[in-house]
Amino acid sequence: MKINQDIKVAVDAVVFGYSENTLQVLLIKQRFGEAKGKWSLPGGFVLNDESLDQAVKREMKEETGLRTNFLEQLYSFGAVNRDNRFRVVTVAYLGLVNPKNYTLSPTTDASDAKWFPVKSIPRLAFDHKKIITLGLNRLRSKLNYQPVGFELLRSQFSFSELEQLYQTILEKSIDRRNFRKKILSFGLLDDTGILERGNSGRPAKLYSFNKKQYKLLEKEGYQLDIRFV
Amino acid sequence: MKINQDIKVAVDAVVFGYSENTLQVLLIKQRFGEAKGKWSLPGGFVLNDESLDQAVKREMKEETGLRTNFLEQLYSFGAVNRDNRFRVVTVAYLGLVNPKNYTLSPTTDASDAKWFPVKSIPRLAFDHKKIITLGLNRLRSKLNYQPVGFELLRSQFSFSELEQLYQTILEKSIDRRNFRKKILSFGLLDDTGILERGNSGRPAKLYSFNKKQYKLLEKEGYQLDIRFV
DNA sequence: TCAAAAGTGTTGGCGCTACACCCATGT
DNA sequence: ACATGGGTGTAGCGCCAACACTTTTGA
Repeated sequence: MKINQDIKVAVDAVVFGYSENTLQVLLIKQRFGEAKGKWSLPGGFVLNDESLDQAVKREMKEETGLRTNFLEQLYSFGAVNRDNRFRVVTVAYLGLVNPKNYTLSPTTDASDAKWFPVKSIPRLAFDHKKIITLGLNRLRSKLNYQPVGFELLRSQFSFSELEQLYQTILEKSIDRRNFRKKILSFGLLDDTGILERGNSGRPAKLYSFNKKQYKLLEKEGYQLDIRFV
Repeated sequence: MKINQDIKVAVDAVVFGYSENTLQVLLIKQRFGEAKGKWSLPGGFVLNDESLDQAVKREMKEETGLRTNFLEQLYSFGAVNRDNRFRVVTVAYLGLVNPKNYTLSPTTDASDAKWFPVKSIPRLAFDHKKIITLGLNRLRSKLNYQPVGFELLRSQFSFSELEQLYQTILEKSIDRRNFRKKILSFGLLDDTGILERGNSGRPAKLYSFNKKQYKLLEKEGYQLDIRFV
């Protein structure tokens, strides 16, 4: 049976990072191709002998120099005219990362790689804007049923930082007392006993995620069910 | 830029149906190719000028004769050795349908199409077993946060049928009184005023889904949060 | 001593679980 | 009249939203 199909398979990654109280997306500037000079999501064509997962990781590494711990499939896009050179089906991934853990170092196809606040994303190549929107929605939902902070925060963090993270992503205000109670009730956090001095105001206790419980809840899910004020 | 990629793109559909108090999956028997004579999911290669969504619908129609109202993307599978003729990336879909609304009529590539209880699925081609498992998990989760019954039940149904549906899919027992209260509290059902006579026992009131509320809740989601007995 | 941010407790009400008996029909 | 399945009510309890002041530090 001869299959006369002429479709290319690509992967793209929507990688969110959180720094300076802002949610950011990682974009690269295309060095080649139709979208040359335009900003777009990191990603590229899948090689014949690598899986989809391997392909995203490789492309991320090549184009931005970073490697995320959290990376899961988001959605596949296959409209006929996504790319007007030829037909491309892309499998989009969602990644989360703490930008401070990496220095961006674009190599191969990308002439530049940069974090952009989600509030000010430039015009993007292809349908990448749509992909980011979907990724953002997914991230927002995830906050409600899975622990997510681990990938976005530094390894030790104050409760205020966690709270800020949620408020920033969800664009809502949270009651500090109730939020704290809920999070603590999941046994997700370990008190490190360390106080962070140096800022103004009362020093904050630093917490870390309890890895075991985190993994468990990641698998089982929970209902955070935050009520906003 | 020349891309030396040799990967085919396919779509596959995990279609669940519910009849005789049993959850069923739709399978076809391959007429051609490596998997000839084996049972597998309906699906096939995407044409150059059709979107992924169009492709699944077309393949379903061709191979089984049916058309589902509910059909959403499930996951994409791209392991290197899924198919040992050549590399195939498949975008899997999840479909729901009431088997009684359709007569199966395989045409083109399929020599047969048949419903199988999920409890007794034969050996399948490729990684299709894995895809079904994922689909089943997704269906189970969906029951908890989205109205789903509409596609699986006849247009008018008794409360017991709805309850049975949930119990069958989740493989759990539910308290009838509390279940009824929860479902009713969403305003999802309209009492048709019709009683179904003819069976033994007291006749059952028939309900239908309130389409407007159904659509709304499908979009917004809810927390059903069933407690089992 | 003031400004800034972190930390903390209680109450009232609502919602949910748990639970078992009566009802309408066919035979 | 009995078998079969359908339909219904409530009380008590646990949980959670709502809510504002105190503590610790640096300057």
